[in-house]
Amino acid sequence: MDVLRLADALVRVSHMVQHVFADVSRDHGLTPQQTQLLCRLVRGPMGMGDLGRALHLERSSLTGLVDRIERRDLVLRLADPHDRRACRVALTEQGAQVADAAHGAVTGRLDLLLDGLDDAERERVSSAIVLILAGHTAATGVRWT
Amino acid sequence: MDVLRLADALVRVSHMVQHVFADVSRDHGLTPQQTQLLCRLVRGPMGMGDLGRALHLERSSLTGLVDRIERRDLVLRLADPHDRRACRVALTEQGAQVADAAHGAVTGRLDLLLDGLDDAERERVSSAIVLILAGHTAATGVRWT
DNA sequence: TATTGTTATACTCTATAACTATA
DNA sequence: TATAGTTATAGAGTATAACAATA
Repeated sequence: MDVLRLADALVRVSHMVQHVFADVSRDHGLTPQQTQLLCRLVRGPMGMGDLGRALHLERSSLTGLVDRIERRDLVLRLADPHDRRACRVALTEQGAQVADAAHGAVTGRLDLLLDGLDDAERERVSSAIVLILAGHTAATGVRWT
Repeated sequence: MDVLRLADALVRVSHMVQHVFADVSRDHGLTPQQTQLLCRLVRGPMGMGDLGRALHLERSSLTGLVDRIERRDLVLRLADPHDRRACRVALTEQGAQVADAAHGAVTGRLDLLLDGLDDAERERVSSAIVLILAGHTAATGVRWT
């Protein structure tokens, strides 16, 4: 039971994080997909293409997702000055607040589960995960930052 | 960039695992939710209540999920001998094969990303994750095994 | 009365294919 | 011709509320 292949451990912790994510999203009146979208935009506006790659969605799926959340005034589509076909999706002020609150709630809940780890251990696990994510970026081109 | 709160690292690795999970599911003609359902049943049949708690789903949502995958002969509902209201969901032989193949593909792909970690490091990270999951189980009662 | 599971309904999420407008 | 994004459509996933049957 304590002997667990790392790949299996990653799958299980991922499902657990999904559950936390779903609970927090619901608390904030969002679907998990909407929360993910908002959190991706915290760093700044993104085009639909990049956003779709980041969220692993077909463009048409993303159109609908953005439509629904734009109707709620959490994001808006800006014209791209360099390409009149394209648009850039940006958080509204309210969207930024919601994104920040949801992100804080997720990490807050996860922190509660990290009681059993000391600082050195956290740093070690965190570093290992950064390595794993770097491998994924190298393989797929999708950045996790 | 290398300094990342562990909670954030967990969220990011979780999204990465979801993408792998989605790709593998598609390769096997399944949705991610169906794959998760099948993999949960590998240990043996489960009642709808337990299954719903494990997958974090309302009972009515689970009814539909099981309906659709039962139509494809990957699971079936068995009568519960001790409670005539209840049923137990079990993998068919074909369902067990699909579950096994999908699980192997997911862990196989993840293993490719773990090249940069030596055995000791893997063991350390795996143990830390087991601790985290144990905390989640203590808080919610949902087992991850 | 409480619990197990289903049904009815209304959304959201997602992909495929066809389309428009711009590059 | 190729690319960015949308529309149309169909199916899957999800929750809430109301229900049936059994405990």
